[in-house]
Amino acid sequence: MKNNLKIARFQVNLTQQQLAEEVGITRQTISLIEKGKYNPTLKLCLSICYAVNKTLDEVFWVEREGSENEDDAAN
Amino acid sequence: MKNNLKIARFQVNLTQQQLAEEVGITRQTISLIEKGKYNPTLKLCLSICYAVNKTLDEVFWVEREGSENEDDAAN
DNA sequence: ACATAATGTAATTTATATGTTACATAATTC
DNA sequence: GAATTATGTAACATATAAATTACATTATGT
Repeated sequence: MKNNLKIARFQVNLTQQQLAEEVGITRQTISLIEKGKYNPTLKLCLSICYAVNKTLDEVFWVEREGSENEDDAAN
Repeated sequence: MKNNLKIARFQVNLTQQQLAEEVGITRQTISLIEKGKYNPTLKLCLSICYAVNKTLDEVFWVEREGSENEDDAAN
């Protein structure tokens, strides 16, 4: 469950604590999401996106893993 | 919790049942998500996106409600 | 070295997403 | 108008997101 939250958070210059307060959740939840340790709800993802001024795709999109052919790395 | 899942599902010509099977969840969950009755997890959103061949933004993005000034509609 | 701030993480609890079973309605199709 | 298919929903059970509390580690600053 990789994501770009940490980078996005740095770009708006917020600590985990500050972001958590803006979003209305705890710092621990932010930490766990950044570490990819779990699986936030859509509503939370959206709240986070608003706080870091990015879209869902920018922060949380990941290509499907199981499938083989992507268009960036290998070829 | 509005979204475009129903439209996206029609575009790939799947029933709720078929989509649910592809994603590995129940038809009821698809139904509830389409009706905006709740708040799926990110992993489920991604699985759905893969199944309907769209991105998170295309299916699940909604502008923040509470705030007024965006940069598309008003001015 | 000692504060302090920022972060990682674990245990326990609570809220809620999701599964299961079941029944209802609307639209097809016979 | 009786099957069948697609969908909406409700009650209850289970899995897990998220809160809470707590403690550890890693900067950063003095």
